[in-house]
Amino acid sequence: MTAQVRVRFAPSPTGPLHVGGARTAIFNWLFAKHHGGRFLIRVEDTDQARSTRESEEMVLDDLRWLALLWDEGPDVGGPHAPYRQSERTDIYHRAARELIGRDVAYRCYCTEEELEAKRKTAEAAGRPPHYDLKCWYNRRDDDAPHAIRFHVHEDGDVTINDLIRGEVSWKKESLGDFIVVRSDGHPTYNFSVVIDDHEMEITHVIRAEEHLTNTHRQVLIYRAMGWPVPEFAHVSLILGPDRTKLSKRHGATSVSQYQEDGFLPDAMFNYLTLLGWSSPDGAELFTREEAIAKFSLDRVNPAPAVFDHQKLEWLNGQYIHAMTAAELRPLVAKFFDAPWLEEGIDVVKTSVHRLAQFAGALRFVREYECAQVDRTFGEALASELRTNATPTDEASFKAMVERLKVATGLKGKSLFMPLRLAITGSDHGPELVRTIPLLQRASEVDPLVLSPLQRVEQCIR
RNA sequence: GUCCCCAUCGUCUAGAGGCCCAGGACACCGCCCUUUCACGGCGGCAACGCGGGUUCGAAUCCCGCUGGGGACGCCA
Repeated sequence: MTAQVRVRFAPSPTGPLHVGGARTAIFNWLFAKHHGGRFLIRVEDTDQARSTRESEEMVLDDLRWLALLWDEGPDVGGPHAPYRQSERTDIYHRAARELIGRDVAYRCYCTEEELEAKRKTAEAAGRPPHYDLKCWYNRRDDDAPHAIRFHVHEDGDVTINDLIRGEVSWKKESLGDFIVVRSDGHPTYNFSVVIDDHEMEITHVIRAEEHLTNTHRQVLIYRAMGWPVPEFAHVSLILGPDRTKLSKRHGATSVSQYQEDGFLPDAMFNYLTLLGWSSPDGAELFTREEAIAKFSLDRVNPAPAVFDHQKLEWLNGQYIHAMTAAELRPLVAKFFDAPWLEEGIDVVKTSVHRLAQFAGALRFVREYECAQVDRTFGEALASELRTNATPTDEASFKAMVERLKVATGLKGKSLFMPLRLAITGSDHGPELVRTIPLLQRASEVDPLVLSPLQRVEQCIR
């Protein structure tokens, strides 16, 4: 019997959730769901200076928006609570003491200024900027301010079998002794991550590639503690159009920004899943259930991927077009609202890629500016609309067109264009057979909307 | 600089030695549908970074180069 899969997403609460982090969370979530395992959230807030509770809330909200719900986490608790590293200091201290007891870690009394100076001279001399081991050779144990360092014995190498990249190894001599507990008592990332992943029984560490070169330090800690090493899977980075790590200067990078721009969580989920992973059947549009069923780490591409905003828009459009106006209405209402919204959505939705674009696509309903229309035509149209009711369905629209043909002697484009111009003020837009009924009904429930007849009258005045 | 990762159309990718003079998707360009726009349909443009091997045969395996990225912190 194989152990239950347990994976975690471990954000550091220093700002809103980034799309790269979102994708890492998605891969973890998908992996857990596929294997019937558990997905947990652990907040890595050991950096007191940069972590805030507000950021944590933002990240959690973004995760909820994407419907990436967790089984264990800081808010819901779980068998390994607490799930916030700042609340787990005792655990790290206990582990650090154990390491010191085994003589693989030691107290380091060097000051930051001192270390900075050493780094500079080492660099100038062309030597690697490793710690000079001063406190290792002069081990002491007193209460003067100190950090705790892990000692790397310079022999052998470290090899992992990454689930995405295969075998990766490092020579131990390539790294120096590193800090495990800061002088302020807080653990560093490389330490807390190991302690927690072990304590929380994480079976697969799926995280961004930027952590790949940290892994050898972590493996050394696992070994020193005598703990089993979990499986690792390092997912490539998401790049901007200039092929450097995606960042603020490339535009929107936070999930919340995409939400504000009118992207749907399902579309976002679908797009991000596709960025670096491909479905075995080649499908590009899929539901979460389908993704869960087909997901596997061996189809994750090790090469970095450029974030393609246009494809995201296209995909979002696909999701919008597939939804009914009734489903869309509450979502669109957050950006733009009107009593006739649902019908309006139905009329223009194929021209929209983002929810926020509905406002622009429906602007013509409330805003009317008279275009150049032939006076004779305008009067014929006005009289038609006055004597017969304004069409409110396809049949009456067709009947109106027939009468207009007779009255004006026009047909085809030369009839439809002036008609469109007179009623919408624009030479393009959704089909008139839908637009005219929409305008008529909207004018009956919304004082801001002029009816087709009012428009024509205004135009020939 | 050192270490590590990566390398197929502009972009996301398929491809696990012959099925590939390389397939799909986005974007772009045509045509069709449409009495406008959009949607949709059809078609087109467009890639295996370079050099060596291995092999009867390489996009696929190996080596080197080049290029890109990441990490080298008492950040994560």
